[in-house]
Amino acid sequence: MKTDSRADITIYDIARQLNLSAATVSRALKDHPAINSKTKKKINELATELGYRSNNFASNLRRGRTNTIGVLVHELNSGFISSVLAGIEKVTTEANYDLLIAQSSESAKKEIANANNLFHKRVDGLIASLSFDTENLAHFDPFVKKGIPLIFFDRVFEDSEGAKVVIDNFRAGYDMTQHLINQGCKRIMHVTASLKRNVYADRLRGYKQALADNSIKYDDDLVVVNGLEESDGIETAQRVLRMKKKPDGMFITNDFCAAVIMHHLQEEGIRIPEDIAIGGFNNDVMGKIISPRLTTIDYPGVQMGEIAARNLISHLDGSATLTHTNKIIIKSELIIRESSVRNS
Amino acid sequence: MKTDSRADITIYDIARQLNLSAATVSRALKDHPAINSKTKKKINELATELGYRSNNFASNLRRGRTNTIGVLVHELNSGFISSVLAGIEKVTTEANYDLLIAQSSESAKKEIANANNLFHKRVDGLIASLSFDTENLAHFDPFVKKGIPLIFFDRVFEDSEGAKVVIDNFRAGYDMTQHLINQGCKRIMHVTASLKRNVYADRLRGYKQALADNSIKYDDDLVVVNGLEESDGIETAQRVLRMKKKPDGMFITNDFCAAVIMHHLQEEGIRIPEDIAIGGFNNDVMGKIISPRLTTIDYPGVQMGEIAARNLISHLDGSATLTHTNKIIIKSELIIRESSVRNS
DNA sequence: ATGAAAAATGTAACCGATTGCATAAATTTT
DNA sequence: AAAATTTATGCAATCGGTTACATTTTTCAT
Repeated sequence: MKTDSRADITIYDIARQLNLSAATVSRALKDHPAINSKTKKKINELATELGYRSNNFASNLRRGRTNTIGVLVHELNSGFISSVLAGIEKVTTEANYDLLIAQSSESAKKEIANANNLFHKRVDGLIASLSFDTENLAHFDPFVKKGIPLIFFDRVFEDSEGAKVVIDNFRAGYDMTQHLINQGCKRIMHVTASLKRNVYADRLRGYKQALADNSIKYDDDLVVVNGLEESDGIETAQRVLRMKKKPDGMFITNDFCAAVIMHHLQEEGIRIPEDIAIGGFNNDVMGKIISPRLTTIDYPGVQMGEIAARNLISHLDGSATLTHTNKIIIKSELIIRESSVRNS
Repeated sequence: MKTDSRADITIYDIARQLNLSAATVSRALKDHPAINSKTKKKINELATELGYRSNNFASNLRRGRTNTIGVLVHELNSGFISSVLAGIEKVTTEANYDLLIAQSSESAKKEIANANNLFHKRVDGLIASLSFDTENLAHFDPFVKKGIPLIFFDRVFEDSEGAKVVIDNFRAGYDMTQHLINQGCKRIMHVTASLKRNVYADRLRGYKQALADNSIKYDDDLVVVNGLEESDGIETAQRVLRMKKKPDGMFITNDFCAAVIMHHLQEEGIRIPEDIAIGGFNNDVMGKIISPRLTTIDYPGVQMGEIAARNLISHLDGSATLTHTNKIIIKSELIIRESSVRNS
């Protein structure tokens, strides 16, 4: 197969044609101040004419940096993660960094493999959100040891190295629960996921606190810790249907799962919000196209991504230092829609 | 900031400690047959002990390959694209390729920028799906000229270089339309996006053909070419509400948009499917949690990704040749749910 | 034991950009 | 006009693996 692909142009080719040294060409292409502007112009023109493209490998090899940032997320297919990525991308592109994106699909095993891979790829920094079942951060040790900056967002470990960008999950959980209580709910079910993750643990704490503040007794049977996939939602809905004394409110920490549950309950004749008022989490687009529309917590993904990326880059540039425990809390907001409002 | 990061271990360090040459170490680490297995063992053990990590840049520089495949998609946040990516990832990971993922957000401009970027990153091959408003494939010329294999999936140009992996959109459009006709629909509205894209143009052709085969006169006013975002759906719904003679069926080429439209029509008292039967496209998870559940076309994303990746890799390995126009058609399937079924 | 074949290891030249240091050319100062 | 600066360019080593080719060591048949 002769794909007669013309060999690549290198700075040596340019140097030869202009009777200059490769060093001069290299400097000219990076706009080094020591190079005469006329020379620069000639070089740049010839470079574009010949279709020169810089060889990153040579450059990275020499400089010992990659200008690449690794992003390790638990799932790509989620509106929240997508918006975080958009925020990260915006900032990193401006600063001329590349992204290497990996997803763990909520599996610690894949997360570890991805972390190793990104480490071997020598990313200059890492932005990560933990999977459901990640037990510890040992797989990030190589980064720490090598002084590669680390930023966690959303799903973080409280006492980890690196900076963290989060929302106040306790507060959000509290607010949602209080809102349901305000609607007259007395038996609020809380459906959530792995309490290993701060996001779920904190929301549960908020839920408990709100109950306590309203003198409602906490009932263990009303807390369901499960996955948040479709099948999990169906399971939970069936469980509710089987309950002798049903809840009158449900706080589900994920919009999609909330929608699944709501749909199944409705199919069995339960009225939302009259019989059961429902609140979700994340402000997924889908929340607006189901009936009734879903009350939820809005979660500023783009902003989170931007902040995480900006933080990391300013650290890479040396213009800032990540202090040992550096935590940034972003505002989240309760969005009230029909799924929870009882106009009594 | 003294992050006292121990310098990286290289094959030279290993060679020195074992009194061998770097060449032997290099070969041992890649399991080259000429190296004595005891030597290999010693080398590998010391390598892990020292925490050796191979420097890809040196390797890529020397070999002139990156072992990286570029993926250029129109949108990350879609169930379909996510599943395609999952399929691609599965195959490429097995074959030890890395992925560089870029999204165009349905903008030709970003698509061009991303294509250039991936070219500069020297991906060994490219898998792409076009944005809404891409007019031509000039930005892929550099790849073609350099003999870098190219595979398009889903959104393709009929007469482009490289292989294509698609579904039979004409057939899918035909089937959906025929199904609606079978339900008694006589005035079927077709809501779709940029006809520059094969996927939409072909579905429209299928729609027209089905009408013709059932002696239903084609009416230009019943075809809406618009975006498929939430706002577009709302717009279309309002347009329907204003129509004097409303359609009795709607074929919308995107599940999310279909859900938005359906929701808005329902809010205005229109009964689905009794007044208007609705069919979507893509088999998004959301189709199952709205009421009524959405009839749709299932679109085998994972499989598409796997096939595209497998094709590309077998070409990169030299074990296959991408013929000039190589098209692979994957089966799609009509999934009938309540949004379109009139049990009359 | 001897030479031939096979197996294992080594030598050294790459790949292409970067950069500290040296040198040359142009400009200014005295 | 010579010396001192300033400005522009070149030299050559370096980053760390890879690989064609050469050399050494081992194995085996005669």
